[in-house]
Amino acid sequence: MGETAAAETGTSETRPRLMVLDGHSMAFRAFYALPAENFATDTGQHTNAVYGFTAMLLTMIRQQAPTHVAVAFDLSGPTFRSAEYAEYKAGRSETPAEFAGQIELTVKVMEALGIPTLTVEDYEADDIVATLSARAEAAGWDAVVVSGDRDAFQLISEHTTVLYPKKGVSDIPPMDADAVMAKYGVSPAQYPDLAALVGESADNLPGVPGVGPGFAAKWINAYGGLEGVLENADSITGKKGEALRAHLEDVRRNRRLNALVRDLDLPVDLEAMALTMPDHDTVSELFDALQFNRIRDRVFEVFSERLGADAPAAEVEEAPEHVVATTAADLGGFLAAHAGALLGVHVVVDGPDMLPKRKVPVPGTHGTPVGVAFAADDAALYVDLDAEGPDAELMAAVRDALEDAGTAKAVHDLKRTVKALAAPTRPAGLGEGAVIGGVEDDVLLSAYLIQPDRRDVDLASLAEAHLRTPLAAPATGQPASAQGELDLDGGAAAAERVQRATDAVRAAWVVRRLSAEFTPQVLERGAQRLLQEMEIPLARLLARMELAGIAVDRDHLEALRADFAERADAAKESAWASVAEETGGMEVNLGSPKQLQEVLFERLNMPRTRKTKTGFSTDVDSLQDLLEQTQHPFLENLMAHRDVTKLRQTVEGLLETVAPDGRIHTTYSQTAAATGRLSSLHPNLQNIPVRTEAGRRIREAFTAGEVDGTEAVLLSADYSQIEMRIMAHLSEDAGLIEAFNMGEDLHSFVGSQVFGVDPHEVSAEQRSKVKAMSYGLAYGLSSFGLSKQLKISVDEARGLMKGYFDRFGGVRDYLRDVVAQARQDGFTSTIEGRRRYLPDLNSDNRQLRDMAERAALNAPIQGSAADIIKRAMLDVQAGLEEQRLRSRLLLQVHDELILEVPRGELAAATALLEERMGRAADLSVPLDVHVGEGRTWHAAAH
DNA sequence: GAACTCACGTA
DNA sequence: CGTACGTGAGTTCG
Repeated sequence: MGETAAAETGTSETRPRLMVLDGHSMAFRAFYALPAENFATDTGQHTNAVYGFTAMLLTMIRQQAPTHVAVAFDLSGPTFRSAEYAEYKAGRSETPAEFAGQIELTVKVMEALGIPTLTVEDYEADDIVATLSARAEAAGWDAVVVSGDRDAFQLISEHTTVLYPKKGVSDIPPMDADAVMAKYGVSPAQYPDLAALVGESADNLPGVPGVGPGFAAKWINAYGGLEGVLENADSITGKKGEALRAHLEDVRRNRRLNALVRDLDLPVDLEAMALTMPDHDTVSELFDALQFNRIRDRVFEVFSERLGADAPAAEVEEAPEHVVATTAADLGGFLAAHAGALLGVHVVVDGPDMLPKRKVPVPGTHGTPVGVAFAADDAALYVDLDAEGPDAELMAAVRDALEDAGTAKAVHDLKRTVKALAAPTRPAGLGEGAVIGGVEDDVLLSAYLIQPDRRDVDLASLAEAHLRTPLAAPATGQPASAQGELDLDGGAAAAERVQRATDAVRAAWVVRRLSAEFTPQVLERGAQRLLQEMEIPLARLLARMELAGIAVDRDHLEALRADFAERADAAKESAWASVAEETGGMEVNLGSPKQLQEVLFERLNMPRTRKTKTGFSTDVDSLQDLLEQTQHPFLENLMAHRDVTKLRQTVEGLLETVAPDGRIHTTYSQTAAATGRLSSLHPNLQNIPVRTEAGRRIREAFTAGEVDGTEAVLLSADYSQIEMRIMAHLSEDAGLIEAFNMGEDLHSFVGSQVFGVDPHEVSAEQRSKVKAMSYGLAYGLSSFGLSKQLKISVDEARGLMKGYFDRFGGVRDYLRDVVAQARQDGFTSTIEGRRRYLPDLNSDNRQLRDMAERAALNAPIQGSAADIIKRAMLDVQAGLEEQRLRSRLLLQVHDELILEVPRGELAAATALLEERMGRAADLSVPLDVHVGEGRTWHAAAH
């Protein structure tokens, strides 16, 4: 067997947990993170530091869940440190004027929140923090120190974590012993030794010239600490040794000064720091004075969450102890011992990294598998895929275990896992890449089927919500230098590996627990078939589609960008020129609704449009109205600018996501849309323009690439009027069913019925009115909404709807019944039994109830269409495999599939699409499929 | 800096 | 006062 990992015994949540903040350093961080000019009261008092500190504190309370909180502040006078060393903290640039008074206000906020603040003469806030964390430890508590001063690292221990801001006050990751070791190469206890050698410019403590953290860490580890380094100063050769000998006294002084005082005589009791519910009036009064509005509610939210009786604190349950497999036999033994059991499997995927400054992944990266954890009921095993010199036999065994359909598995996010295992960056030992077989549950997908409108489906959120346990495993806390290693990088890396294994095992265990929790609910909702025969297989197919991506013509996109940019500039100049007189030549930002309102309604005195939350609307409908009323050329220029700017942004966004292989790899979200639809992101390829000529030019940039080295074409296959056909099927309306069976143009036929004329005599205007109404009905459109859209009177709209319902009474009955049924059941259902729960149908709030009613109308229709195309995708893929075609699915756009097809397979693929898409559902009307081919997406869809 | 609002592209 | 989404720019928070 392999090495047994020392499984850290988890801390029970019943331990009190003190959070203590260095108020001065954190307020200062907040001050620089937020622009002072945007935060001031009417009296001119700046509040950016106060606000930032308060917001940060609330976030930390929520995140760290302390039972007790205190904040320490510095006093302005001398300290024992400045007494010993007059230059201590000298040379600091003067505090900005905007900071004045903000510490005092922060103290007042703390008072209002009932959080004790502490100061001690002659000492600094850090010493108070150190004393309190030491006392907490002595009392058997956990401590969390929040400080912007690195000296706080010396306080880290098994029960004390330090939160040190990386950037601003929003990114404050916890630092434990491993993190300090990884970053500095020394243990937390030795961090002050290192700091003494390196010096701390912020405190005006010069270190040894030329000695940085790297050398300092090396010396400390070589001589067992600073004392050792100083004693052996004579044996250190070279310039750095010389420099060290010349600065021994400085180093000793630094070390004396950076040692935090842990035994201050503080006349306070830890118990007095217990979080209590703040007094509403006190907080309100102070926040009124500070003109803090939005954050006020958050105070009570966060405190209720922490103190609420109905929110029992999460318990840290233990994952079983695990072994780290080092041989194929380790893995084989584990699998044999748990044959037949459902295993939680977690493949640790590293990345993909995000593009700097942007929240999109680096194009063409799909994540790299670095480890695999298997968790059974009472045992677990981890395999490091990232180890140096991987055991070929072990890797083959991992691949076999993952593939083996006989090993029942539960995972979280199968698609991401499949992608990583197949991505080019996979470990070489996996060969062609591993497929993962025997997946009986993906808890991401089962959570979605159980509650499709839930927002957070990541593993940590699911663990928190359903198991009431955190995902993050307790830190292993064992110093990597335990064996006295000198290889710092190796030591830190080893510590990281141990942590990664522990985390992975816990994830696998959580997945298994979640699966046990969800499986009965999936059964109870009748969603098992959807899960196992639709969503899980679809995850595999989507993984392939994402890996494939779609080829784009970069030159074409570049040309479009240049063209659109030029036209945007021209439209901007014209717009400015057309209002130069009224604005005095001001360069209005046409993208700013606020500035537009100023121009339109103040300078040009145009009639006010629809109200929005912040003023008056400048959307295209409003601008169109204004144009009809005023004929002002500014409006035309503005709308032209809007159009072309939108196109330019779309093109620029696409260019940013082209991968090195010349293709765009979107990511589908299988759990984003509450109706069952997919969504597409990074980039969104489901909203590429198509309605305007200029927009269609963008679709010309999506091209057929090569399949296995042979030239291909794109096939586009779409359903015609799928939602109306579903409406016909669900409503069983004889007229509508007839309309589809007639083979006439749908909207002309419906128009002929509504207006009582022959289908061929239906005017274009009548047809478009009927078309708008038909689609609107599936969205819960009102006569008011219809009148707005068609620019007709409400009476006329009402008449249209009456005419429609007179002829298509089944539709009216269906729409009425579907809401009534949903109100009774609490959910709607699609043809495949996909449910959407709508508790708001019984809300007292009229607006919420109306919204839920419209959702209830739409969900069965939109959701059934989603069922049908998902079924079709799986059937098409199965057909491609049966016929051994090399054609491949690339994109899905709700009712359209895009495939890349070698020319020789054109006929076969076309026939396959028509056949499989056409019989993806058995409705009382036919499913009409239209297939087109072309070199580009635009051409194929025509 | 993060969170919100507005506007707008698709089915 | 029409469903379902994702993205980008501007603005606000106070």
